[in-house]
Amino acid sequence: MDLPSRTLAILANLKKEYPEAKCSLEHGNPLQLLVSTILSAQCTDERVNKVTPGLFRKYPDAGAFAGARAGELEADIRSTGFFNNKAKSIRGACRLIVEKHGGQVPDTMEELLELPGVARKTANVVLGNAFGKNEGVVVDTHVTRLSRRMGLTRQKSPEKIEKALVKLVPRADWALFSHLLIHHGRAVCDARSPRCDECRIAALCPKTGVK
DNA sequence: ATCCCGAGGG
DNA sequence: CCCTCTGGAT
Repeated sequence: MDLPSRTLAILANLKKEYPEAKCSLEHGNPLQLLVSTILSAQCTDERVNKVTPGLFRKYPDAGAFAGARAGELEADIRSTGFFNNKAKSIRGACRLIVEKHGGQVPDTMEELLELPGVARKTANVVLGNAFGKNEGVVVDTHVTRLSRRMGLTRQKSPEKIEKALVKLVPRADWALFSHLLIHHGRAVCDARSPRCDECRIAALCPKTGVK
């Protein structure tokens, strides 16, 4: 089976395997999704989900985050790690959202990428999950690892991986595809110990021994 | 010691 | 391409 066919087969099987796949970082609220996604860098979603309820009560809108006192936002998100970078990103992004976008998270790739701390990964998550747009494939650590393990691409940089995957998957499924890969990565094909014996798509995986 | 649903800077 | 930023779980 050639690569495009195999990729479509993987997608079809993942759809069947995880019919109700929901990212725990998903929100209807674009700002909360944006902040959650920034917090998720090098951090499990369990820990993100532990701080976000209180965080969104304390900072209900972009203005509140933008006006957070020095050190206070940092302390509020400390447990998610990289808190200095993340606080700077959240504050800076929310300032621009208030000043340029009237307090509403923008819904275009170009405008999202202008926000400090937002690159393609975060922008794709917001566009796909908050605004229902298929602007691209979300490339996070799971997608990176799985696309390598499954032999979908040997590229290493996120941009090249996204370009490769975008060519293999129909545009209508871009957001869903990355979503399913991430779900599968967390469920059975994780970094430490991939449980290939429990994997329903093992037959579609080259298992080249690549880690 | 290694990894976690990244981004920015050199 | 590389490096740094950070706490928490395993």
